[in-house]
Amino acid sequence: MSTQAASPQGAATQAAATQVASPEAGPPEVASSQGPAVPGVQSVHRALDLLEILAAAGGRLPMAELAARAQLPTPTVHRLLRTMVERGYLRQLPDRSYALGFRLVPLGARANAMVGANASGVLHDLVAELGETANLAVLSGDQAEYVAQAPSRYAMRMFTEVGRRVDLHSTGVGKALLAQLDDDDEALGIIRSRGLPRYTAHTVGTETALRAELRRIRERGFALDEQEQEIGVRCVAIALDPASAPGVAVSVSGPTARMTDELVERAVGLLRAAASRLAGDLRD
Amino acid sequence: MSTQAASPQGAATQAAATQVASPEAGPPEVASSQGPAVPGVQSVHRALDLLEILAAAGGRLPMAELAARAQLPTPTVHRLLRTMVERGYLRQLPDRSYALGFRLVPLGARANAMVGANASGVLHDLVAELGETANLAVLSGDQAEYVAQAPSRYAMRMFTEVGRRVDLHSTGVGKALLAQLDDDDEALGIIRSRGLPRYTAHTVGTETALRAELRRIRERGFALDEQEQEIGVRCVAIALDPASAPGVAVSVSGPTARMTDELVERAVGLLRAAASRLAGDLRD
DNA sequence: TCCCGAATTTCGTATGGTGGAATAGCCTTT
DNA sequence: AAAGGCTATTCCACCATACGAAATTCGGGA
Repeated sequence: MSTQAASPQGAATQAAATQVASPEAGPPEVASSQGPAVPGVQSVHRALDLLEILAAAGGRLPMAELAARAQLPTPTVHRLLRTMVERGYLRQLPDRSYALGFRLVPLGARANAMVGANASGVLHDLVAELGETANLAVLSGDQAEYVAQAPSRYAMRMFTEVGRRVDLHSTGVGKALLAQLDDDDEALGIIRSRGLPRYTAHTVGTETALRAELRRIRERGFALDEQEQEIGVRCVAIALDPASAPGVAVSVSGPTARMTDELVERAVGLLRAAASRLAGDLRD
Repeated sequence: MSTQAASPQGAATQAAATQVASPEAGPPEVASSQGPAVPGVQSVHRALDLLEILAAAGGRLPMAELAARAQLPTPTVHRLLRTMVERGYLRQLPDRSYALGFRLVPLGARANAMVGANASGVLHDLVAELGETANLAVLSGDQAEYVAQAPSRYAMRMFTEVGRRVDLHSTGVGKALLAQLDDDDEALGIIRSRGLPRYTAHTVGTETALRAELRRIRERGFALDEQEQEIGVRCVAIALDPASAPGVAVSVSGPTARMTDELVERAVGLLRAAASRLAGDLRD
């Protein structure tokens, strides 16, 4: 039996639209973990990959493009797509390209109702108290994805939408999620597939720096994004208790002018409470 | 109880039913002309079944219950569930039961944005013009599922929520969707799995009656629900052009006292326009 | 502590999925 | 119009993959 099934499964998600990785990219087998554990069901992973690729691409792609981005042969992709079209999770447009289907709407609504209802209340409370935009994000492959938000009432505010995906090393929620992982090697493994692109002069740009940053986050119990994603934006984030809600984090972010140290300090306390309320909602 | 445990695994549609594989090779000869040569990918169908069962059950079930409803052995279900948990489409609660995961939220939001944005505008216009609740529904297995709605401003109004599923033979959208299918045999085939339960004295209760009803719908170009689902409720529905959006229908419904023939007549014109606008949005 | 039911893991098997190659459709080009 | 190039779709033989019976572990009650 050849272990040549060395295709980076979940990572194949959105290979495109990213900057060139370092020359040594393409790390099929990492010796550290004994890979052949329980990878899950191949076809299901691939089907989900396709859904995510579509979502990341704005919801519409021709099959060839899907096949290329998923790094799969076209007949395989075609078969998976047909299965999901048949079920209404995808639809095929007149020009034969594929788009997200309607069946996803009620599913998402249902999933949202299980958290979203309370979650948006919690987020709104944060905004009421602090005045700045509050977000709920989840770990999604090698990025973080926003699942709910309450906008600040200031005109000058963060503009994020549900579904937006951001890098883990350069954002508050991302770093909070990374720090939540058991060990740094796991975190770095996830990071490596995308590298550490620098968005601003403050972005954490090396693995060593990231290690130190994660250590600091664990010590003080919250993550800070000091203009690392975008100049002028400061953000505080806390991950929920991983026992009840692994891979979920809340954050508050706003312009540096308003996000004073004093506000950040208040935010930390409120975020702790919010994280605990949210985790409680998710537990049962 | 709102949760109809009695309802069979409506989601586990075809997967389990047609499993009888005869020992001798060769394609299973199908009764109808060109049968589905490609049934799709089994594992993906099963994974989707599980998602739908969970959604139908209110979003939370223990594994044994899922296995029972999907009519699959537990190890198989476990493997599928783990795959989806790993990806964030499901989560496992502390009591080990499974629930819909966060990753569904942005997916649903994205899918919604591709139609919902314009769709809800179109639906609201209908409400503004007619005063009665407008709905958008899609064919979902052997039922219809609401994906968007704009509520009437009257206190006495339909209460439907996104994700609600209704039978095809007893509702306006359902009948419009059935009439949209190529031939009656296909429609009746879908219907047979659930039968023709009578909700009121007006419900279409026989296949013969349904055939006649579908014929009438095709002739006049719209479907009427004359208190067939619920006494006192009248509904007009039109399916979108199947070339651009197969399996999608719009409807307007309200109490018989307000849904006069005159209003229905006006509604038909407006629904035609709405269906055309919606189909246009979905085309590209 | 032991017990019982449910969840999880193991592992040999054959079923279902895979992907190279061939075919059919579509749209642009000349 | 006809030819050309491109993409989607279908076919099919192989074998890797997912399957599921049985064994094992886990957790919660008595």
